[in-house]
Amino acid sequence: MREDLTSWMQSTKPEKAKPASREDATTTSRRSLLQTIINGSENEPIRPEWYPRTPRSALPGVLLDVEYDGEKALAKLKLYNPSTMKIHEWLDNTEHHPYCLTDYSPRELYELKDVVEHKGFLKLEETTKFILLHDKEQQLVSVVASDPLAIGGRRDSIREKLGRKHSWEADIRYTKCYTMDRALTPGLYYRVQNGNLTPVLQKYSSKDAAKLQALFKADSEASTLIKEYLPLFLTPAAYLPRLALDIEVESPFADRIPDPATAEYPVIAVALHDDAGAGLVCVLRREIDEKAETPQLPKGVECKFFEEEKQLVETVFKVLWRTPILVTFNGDNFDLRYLVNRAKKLGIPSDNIPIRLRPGIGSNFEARLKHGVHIDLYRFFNNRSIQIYAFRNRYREFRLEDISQALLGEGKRPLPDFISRLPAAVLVDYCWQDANLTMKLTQFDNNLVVGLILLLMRLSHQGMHDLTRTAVSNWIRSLLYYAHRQNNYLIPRKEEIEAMKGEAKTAAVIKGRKYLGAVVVEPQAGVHFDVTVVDFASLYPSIMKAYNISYETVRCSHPECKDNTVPETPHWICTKRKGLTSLIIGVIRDVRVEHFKPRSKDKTLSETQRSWYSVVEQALKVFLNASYGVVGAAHFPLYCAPAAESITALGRYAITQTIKQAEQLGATVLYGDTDSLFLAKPTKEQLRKLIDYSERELRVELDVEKEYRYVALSSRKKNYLGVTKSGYVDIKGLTGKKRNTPLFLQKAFMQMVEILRQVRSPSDFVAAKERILRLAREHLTKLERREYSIEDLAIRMQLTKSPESYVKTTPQHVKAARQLIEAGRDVSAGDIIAFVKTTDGVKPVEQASIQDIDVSKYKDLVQSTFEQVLDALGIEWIETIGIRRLDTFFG
DNA sequence: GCGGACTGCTTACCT
DNA sequence: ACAGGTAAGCAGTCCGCG
Repeated sequence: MREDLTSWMQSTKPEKAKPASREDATTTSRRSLLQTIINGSENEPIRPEWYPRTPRSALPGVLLDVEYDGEKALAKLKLYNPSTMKIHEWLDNTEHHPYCLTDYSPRELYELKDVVEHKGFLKLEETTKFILLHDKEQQLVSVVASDPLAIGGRRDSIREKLGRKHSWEADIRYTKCYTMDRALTPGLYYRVQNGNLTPVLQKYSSKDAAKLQALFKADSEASTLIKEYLPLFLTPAAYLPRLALDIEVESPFADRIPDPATAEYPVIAVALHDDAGAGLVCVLRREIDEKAETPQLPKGVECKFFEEEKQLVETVFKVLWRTPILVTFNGDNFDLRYLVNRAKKLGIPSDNIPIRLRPGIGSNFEARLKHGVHIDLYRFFNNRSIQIYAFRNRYREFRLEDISQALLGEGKRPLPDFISRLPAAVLVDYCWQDANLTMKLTQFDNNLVVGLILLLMRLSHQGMHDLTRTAVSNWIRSLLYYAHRQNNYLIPRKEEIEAMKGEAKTAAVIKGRKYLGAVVVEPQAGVHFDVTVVDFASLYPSIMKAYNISYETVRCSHPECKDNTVPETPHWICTKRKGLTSLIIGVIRDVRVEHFKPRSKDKTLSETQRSWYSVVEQALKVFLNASYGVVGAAHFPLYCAPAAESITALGRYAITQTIKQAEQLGATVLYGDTDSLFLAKPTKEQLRKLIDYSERELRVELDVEKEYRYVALSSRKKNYLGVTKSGYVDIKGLTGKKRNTPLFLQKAFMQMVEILRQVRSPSDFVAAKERILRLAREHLTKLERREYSIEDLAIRMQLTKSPESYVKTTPQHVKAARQLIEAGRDVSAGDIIAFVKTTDGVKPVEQASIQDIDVSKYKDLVQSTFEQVLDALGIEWIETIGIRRLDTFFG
């Protein structure tokens, strides 16, 4: 007899009568995915073979993912129809096969028995490609095979038989190859009609389209490109119903997370929560729940007790087989991995498990939903480009707690006890809370995260699974490869670019770096009132665009281009052909700067409109900011050091020329870094002339970025404090703001900042200085009296590698980490170690008491932190100390 | 045997 | 697995010194 989801949902119905216990219950009028899954399963067989089925309907769906079906040896697409809330799978029917290209002629190839008699070999096809590096066409042969492993990935693959020097495009994953050849754009709509896949163009704003096309009407190549990009930028993001999951596992150890590889301990709770506010928490009944209190959950969130763990897991799996988009926080390496391994232990056959695990890089795993798509938010938020450019570094650590606190302004309620000892009522709440926060991270700011993911998928032509798990270099590679294929350009091998273009020719300032970077102007230490900051809008992408920088255009093969030199380098740039990277980055730059960025701030537009412009603008920013970096990254497949150093050389040229011009105009430059200049009380006229000059002579756009009431420049570069005319304080580089500074000192520093924020005129400084000195003395006294808690004194430093691999030196946080290991704690790379300085070396906070503290070390820390600001204000630290000493002397 | 000058390592920041 | 430049603190080494 089969158990039916509906019947057990109904068995918990009475609890629904209870009033909502919490005000943050996110019940909306949106149709619940979870309810649909549960109700829909009524007439469906529970067995997983229910999926996949061929869609007969012509309903359009969002292309979420492109996969490879190993059994059928075909590309498989996952389309999501948001209104039916179902995934439709589609298998390729176009006879597309894996292939690679070679410069051997067909005749030569027939001599190569290893190739033509390879068991995966299918056929040869002659083709012509354009070679950007040589600026000419070339005849090539496409060697077609039955499966991807026949091309590459085995020792006897065709790629190896041809030899690396005679094969091209042989290490592109088949799913990517398929995506490019079919010109698929994940994130856009497709329909299956008569068994065939066709794109479905959605309506988008014709006004936006016209404006964007007008931007490039003078440039035919850019005009062609923008036409192709319009649907990517303008198609509104689909609303994607989704489900969040979190699990809790029993463990006999309070301070050790159960190992998902062995999955030794029972899964005691699983929370599922959808975007419409419906939730279900499955709990295992344990001994401690004898006199069970009923868990208090918000309206729409149900709770079901299970007597058997296996039943619990099977129930969750029933839901997961029908889940189109699953969201977890660290599901790849914990929740889903644990569930799979635990399920095997419980005797659930592999075919009934809706999750497929794949080993990733290092000891990492990737968890795919066999039928839907799984987003692991931990991995997405860990992406440095997302952290820095999309979220402007608002979160600096990667726990669910830190990220929710930073982005939602909401954290978890603290755990009253260790998981295994929690009564069901508390456990259920805790588990649900994590699922709820995970869901909320995809919902805030008008579903910003989902919008970003969809936009990034479209731009990079990658499916949701890979997009959310790979770094920006991978996205850019994918974008550029796609452009090569669309234009019939052969994708060069990395070694070909390096052999033709050579290495970097400039010397970096920092030992171990490859080439010279940006200019940082020596700051004029002191307080300066009425400072205007000007900066170049997207300097490096602008340079790539304006100066035609691309791997094929730098040091091109035409002798007549050699006069078009790059200052301070021996390089020259092509004058005959527009570079591909230059074209693409240029268009993306213009689209962002001229269209999406201004509209994202346009108060005459509705909030919904603005938020969409803002999503696009942020996605474009991510690509732009990394576009120069990848060119200079040795592991990037289109790496080109001469191109990268040409970009920085032209950047230095732009800023130094602008400084010269500013001085000629009679303006004083107080400071500058890479693409910005701090000007002392510039006149409107001076600014206008400077901006005109940059535009005219340097071909880069200079803008007024900020107006400070005053700036306190320390004598150190990359260290300053500025108060804008609107009273907002910018703090850059100062120790007080660093995340490894003890909390007490961060707080003290913020008090100082508050004093400085209120300064409006030079005369206000007299009183401010006095207040700051008093503040500093106050904290020194509190230190002496040991009035801070150990947590407030903790220095929190990241372990960037595993504790054993520090062999050259043993930094303090590593010493503390080793003490933790000694005490049986599990410590690994990426962890943040909290330690205090004691009179006897360092100690982890967990092991230290306030009496151990080395007060003088902390006083030094206070001194250096305050000094960074005080020296800008012209105050000697001795004054501070001196007065304190007099105080104690007389007092 | 010890302190100062120095270099190198590590982390966190800026653009 | 985007780049280079800067600051800070500490670890480790070398040198000089009746």
